Amino acid sequence: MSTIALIDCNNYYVSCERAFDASLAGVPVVVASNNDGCAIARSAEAKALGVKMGDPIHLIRDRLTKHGVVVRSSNYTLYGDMQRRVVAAVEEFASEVEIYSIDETFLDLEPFVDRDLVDHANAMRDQVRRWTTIPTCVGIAPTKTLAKLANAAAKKNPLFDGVADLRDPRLRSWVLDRFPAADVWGVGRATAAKLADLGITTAGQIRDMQLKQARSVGTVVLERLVAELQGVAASAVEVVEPQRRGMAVTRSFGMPVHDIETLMGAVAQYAMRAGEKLRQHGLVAGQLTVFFHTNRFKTGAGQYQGARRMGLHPMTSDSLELLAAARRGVEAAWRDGYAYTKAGIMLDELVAADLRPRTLFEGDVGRRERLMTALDEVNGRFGKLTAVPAAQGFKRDWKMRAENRSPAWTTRIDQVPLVLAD
DNA sequence: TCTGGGGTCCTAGGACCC
DNA sequence: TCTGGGGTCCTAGGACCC
Repeated sequence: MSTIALIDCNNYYVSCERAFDASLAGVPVVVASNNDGCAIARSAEAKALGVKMGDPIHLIRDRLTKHGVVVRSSNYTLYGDMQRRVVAAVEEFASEVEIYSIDETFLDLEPFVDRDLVDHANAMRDQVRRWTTIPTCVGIAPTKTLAKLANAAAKKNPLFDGVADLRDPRLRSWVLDRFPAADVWGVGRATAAKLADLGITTAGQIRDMQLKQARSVGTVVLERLVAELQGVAASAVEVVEPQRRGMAVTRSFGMPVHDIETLMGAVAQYAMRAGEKLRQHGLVAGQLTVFFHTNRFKTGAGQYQGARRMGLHPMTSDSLELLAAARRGVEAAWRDGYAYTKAGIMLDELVAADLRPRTLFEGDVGRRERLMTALDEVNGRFGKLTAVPAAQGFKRDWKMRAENRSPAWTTRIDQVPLVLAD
């Protein structure tokens, strides 16, 4: 039986904002999604005020103002950089480390089982705090699903004081019997409803399902979930990143777009960014999808979704090739007379660039590769959007809102916070 | 005026083949 | 009454995650 821990940062985006801004301590803070649309992270104080995950900011604006809630635009550069530091702080406490999401890491604790693992986990949390200021919780259990559940218990139940070790079967059962089925990792709305119809409302009841029944109610996914709750691992801590299957750059607009030129400008920028992302990961794509659509929340308004899938032959990470394909797609799918609010580029059939199938007549790819390298260097050194194709346009009215974005405290030397000594 | 952006995995069903 | 019986491959869409 293995020993797996999940360490999860509390209110991660808010904690990152607080790391460099003392004025946010103790006050309610909300971090908004891109375009300042929804609440996607809330401090404990904001949660206490009833701000829910995904609440549209513009619908709760009055309440936020009334209670003095600070709203920050999301700053993914900061959160990504802080994650590196969290992972670095955690590494010496585990034999294997799997970065699961921007604020969660699975750890293999098998070599440490002779120690008191609660002490071990607390030492790890202290180190993360010292290195990053970020508070965390830890769940320990024999499988990933149980470690996730243990982590949630550590967060919710003050009894655990931030670390829940559920290796003991009796304690584990006690927690599972009180844990809502709908909150189990892998149980979403649809599955929760099906389970409820069968009278299954706790994690303990899911654990007690027959595997065959689980499979017929859900799919092989639910069957594996039941096994994991029974303590039988269906997935291990994986250090190596799996090969990426797809990649996307999509954004809502700050204001509706009505004409094709403006839309092309936005799509051009997304295509350039998509190429940059491919090159950063050393990949090429075989297929590009471009899409754009109207505001689906707006009833009564004309709705249209345009999309085109384009093959990329040869497979490429060349931004200008992506741009050309995307433009053809937009031209083919365009309809006049609608107010478009979002567009995006998706890339599929990703392959490592050095394994890319060669084609005849692909010409002097070396020259274009050097151009792309130069482009990445310029934009890396002087800031994004320093060198852009003219197609991207210079008036960017559509660009998303981010009215309260924190500075690049950790990734731009000119924005590093200063500590002034008396 | 105003509701995010990115991923993964699984299954059903159609197209096509012999 | 009853109208073959497999395969494979691909895609769309659902469900879930953070």
